[in-house]
Amino acid sequence: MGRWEPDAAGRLRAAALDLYLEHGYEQATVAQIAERAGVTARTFFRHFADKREVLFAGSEILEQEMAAALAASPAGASPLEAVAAALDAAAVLFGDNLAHSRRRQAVIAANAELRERELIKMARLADALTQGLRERGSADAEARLAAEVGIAVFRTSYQSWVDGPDGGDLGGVLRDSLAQVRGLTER
Amino acid sequence: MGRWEPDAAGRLRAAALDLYLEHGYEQATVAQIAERAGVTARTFFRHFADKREVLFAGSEILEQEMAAALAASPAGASPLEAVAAALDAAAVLFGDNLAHSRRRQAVIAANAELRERELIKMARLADALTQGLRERGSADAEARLAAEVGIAVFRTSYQSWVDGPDGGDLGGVLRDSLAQVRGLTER
DNA sequence: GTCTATAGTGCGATAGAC
DNA sequence: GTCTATCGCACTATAGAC
Repeated sequence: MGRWEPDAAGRLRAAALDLYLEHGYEQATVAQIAERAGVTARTFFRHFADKREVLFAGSEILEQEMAAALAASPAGASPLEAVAAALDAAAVLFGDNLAHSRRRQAVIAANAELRERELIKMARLADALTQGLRERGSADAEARLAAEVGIAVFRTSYQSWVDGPDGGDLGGVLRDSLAQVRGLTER
Repeated sequence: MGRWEPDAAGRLRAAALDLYLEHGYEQATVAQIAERAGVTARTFFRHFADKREVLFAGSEILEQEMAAALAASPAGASPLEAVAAALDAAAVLFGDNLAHSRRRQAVIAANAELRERELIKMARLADALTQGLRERGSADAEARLAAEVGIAVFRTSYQSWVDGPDGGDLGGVLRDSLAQVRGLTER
């Protein structure tokens, strides 16, 4: 064991989420978060660019995993099938942590600044999927459309999952929503 | 004729767009915009909450028109058909002003702050459509999904239209994209 | 650290239209 | 007289230059 407890970033994420829920995002201070995590405020800023970022640290991984799953989908798969593979990867990534996702969404929903950050993150994700689809051979407009539809499905499914009952399965909700898009267009 | 030239807000919008294009959004000052429009900076802020908002003043009207078209769609229409009616209304609203839309998008694309504002406006629009679909009887998740898919179509179509050749028809691009969503799901 | 430019706010005054 | 759009000025806050 080292000189410090390991996983300072993880402890900071947990402490931040707790304090944002307890006192509200605006009220909680970085000093409080750092203290609860057993580090100094300086360490907080070595791990996260700002107070908001501590809630969005997983989003680069999500983006990478989804892009990788998209790239790994069979060459014969349609754009939307490739997007479906990316959504499955998202479900694997944090589909087993409903309680945590609920807490996180509660904090984000309560604050305009955080909602904006969430929108930016989603836009980035859409850009990454668009790029990935182009690299698999989709035309520009088709890639953009399939990616944006995929994000639409992700957004609504994630919301439904978080709002839904305990034990809900994110992967299942995602697949149902994707099927529902087909239903929407077929009526 | 009154004491002042009429339509100060319109002149401010035009002046702002010109100056944001000429000097960049950051560099252009409110004082310059106001001067070009023949008013004072104080008057700028009576019409627009901040420097960004002058580019987004039409979005409330867009939201209202789309919501109205959605509400006016036949009771027998499917959610996506109602969304299609809302998209048609959007095309009517600013589909005849490609040159202006191009200038506006060029400014927005060049600045992160403005891109964020655009995301927020789109999210609001999605909320308004979701609400409208619920009022016509859609279940919560279905309304959200149809609205988000509609916004995905709007986003991509608007981009294609702005990037496309002179004389492009926004309404046509929107209808094509909506049909393309069907194509995506049917493969 | 100081200085300057800018964003953005608050409020009273003014010149008309009604 | 009221209402509306504007001006004018004093103000705070902040970011950047120096």
